[in-house]
Amino acid sequence: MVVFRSNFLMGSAMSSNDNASRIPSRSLNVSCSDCSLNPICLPVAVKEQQLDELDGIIKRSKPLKKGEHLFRASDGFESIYAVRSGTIKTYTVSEDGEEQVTGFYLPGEILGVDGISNNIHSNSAKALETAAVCEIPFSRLESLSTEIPSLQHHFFKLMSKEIQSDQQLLMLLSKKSAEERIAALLLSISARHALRGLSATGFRLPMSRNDIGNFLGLAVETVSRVFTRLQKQNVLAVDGKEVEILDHKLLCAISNGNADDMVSNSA
Amino acid sequence: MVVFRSNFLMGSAMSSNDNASRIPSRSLNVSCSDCSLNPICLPVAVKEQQLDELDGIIKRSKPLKKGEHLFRASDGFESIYAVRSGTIKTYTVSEDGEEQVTGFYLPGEILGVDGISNNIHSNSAKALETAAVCEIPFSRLESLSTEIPSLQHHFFKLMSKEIQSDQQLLMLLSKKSAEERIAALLLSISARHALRGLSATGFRLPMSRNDIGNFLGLAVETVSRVFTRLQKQNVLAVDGKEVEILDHKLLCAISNGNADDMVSNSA
DNA sequence: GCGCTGCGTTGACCCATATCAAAAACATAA
DNA sequence: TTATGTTTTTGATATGGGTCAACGCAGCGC
Repeated sequence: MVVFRSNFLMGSAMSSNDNASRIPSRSLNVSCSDCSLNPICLPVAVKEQQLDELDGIIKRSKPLKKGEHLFRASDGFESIYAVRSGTIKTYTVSEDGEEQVTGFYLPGEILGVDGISNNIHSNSAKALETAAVCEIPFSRLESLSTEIPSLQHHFFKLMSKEIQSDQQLLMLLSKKSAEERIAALLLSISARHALRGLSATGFRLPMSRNDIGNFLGLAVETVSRVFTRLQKQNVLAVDGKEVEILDHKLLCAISNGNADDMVSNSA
Repeated sequence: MVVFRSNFLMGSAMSSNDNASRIPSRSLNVSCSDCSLNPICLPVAVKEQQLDELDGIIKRSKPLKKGEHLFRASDGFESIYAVRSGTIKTYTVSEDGEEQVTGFYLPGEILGVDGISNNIHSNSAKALETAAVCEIPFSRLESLSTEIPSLQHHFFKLMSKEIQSDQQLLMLLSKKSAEERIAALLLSISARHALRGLSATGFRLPMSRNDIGNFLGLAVETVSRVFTRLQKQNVLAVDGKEVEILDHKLLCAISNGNADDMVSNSA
């Protein structure tokens, strides 16, 4: 049995025990020190007394409405973003117009680093629901990083993590069955919820079946069929976007391709 | 018609117009300033007078023989590596033991950044042929980066590029046919050869059909069949690992899924 | 209320690619 | 050189998941 790494399959994740939704009242909160996400977001990388410097370069903008873009592929790259609330999906578009969802970003996760290499975003980023983000101008972050080595280190780690999770996804896409892919995605989301102190067993999927299918390289119909199959096996209870994991152990087994365990859910 | 980005599909690439094979005599050359790869390797990021500092932390070790590992997944992470000659493949192994090739690294390209996030390599790296590398202890590189902002910037770019190419590969694996995948890989290798001042049309594939299939999410048999099909269409001439691209334009069309162009190779 | 629109589900059918099997080509060693 | 193992190719067959089509259902504007 395998426990998933924090951000398996994902954009960049850090660890949390709170969620922005607990402070819905002030949508434009004033500083990192106030932010309930600070134990998992950039502030983890800097000492108390340096927090102000980091704080000083961060812009907190108005929330995005569902469907709005944070940036688009081919936009100039200026900033990276930390999700404060809601969920953002990123995707690329190939020459022939096909979309590929590359990640789903939950509160506390950082997106936008794809643009660093040639100063142009290669992904688009779109809000799956009302979402708030903190904008961090990259050039200022870079200069701050030369002053604060731990911040530099944190960034290297962050990007390395992004690479790892893309590679996990590669494995999924090239080697795993539809069931395995979906099981893995659900476990990833579950684990990331747990990190934020939210329920690991019951949650709402912020993305459509279409997005799930696209991300996992499956047709919508297949996604749908797998969900119903997993329900019949009593692994999940699904009601629209609402999901409850009934048999976590079995779900792990399925995601690892241990079809054996699927009959006798012992162990 | 689309021209591929430098390191499309790949590990980390930089630009070159020379190749280590031109200096086969001194296998353990002494400094970056001497190295024929310096216009594409790390030295691009530092000024002349700072080159010594970079040079000072780089270890040049004995060549790897074909099949030898540079590092293995779960090894502690100490260093990143620049390929000096030969080709290195990286791969991960899933819980259930399946291998997934994650990249092929040519001279001038940097590998090993996967280990940064948790100080443990998540990939293994193995020489596909006799290969030489420069080892760069990461912690020393990090401190040097705080002193040389352009080096820090270079590294951010490098990792961002790695993310981009993993994402290109994601698109390939989840959306493209066997033909498209193989066409894309060949074009990637061709472009990277060109960057090094080598022939873009004729080259030797350093990896086995198995590695190609694994990397692209295809069965070996499929890889083989596609090669023969492309030969019959006079797009390629293949002789074992030796490949010649006969119709670059058509190959581009195929890789973009423009089946139209496959009949009339006009345009 | 009604119809419209978009998303999700289900069924029937089909195809690209996997899998299995065997031969052929090539490499390595004695 | 022959013997032995490995890689590649080719053919025959099977299958997972894609595609197409139809329907259900929820939300929304009128």
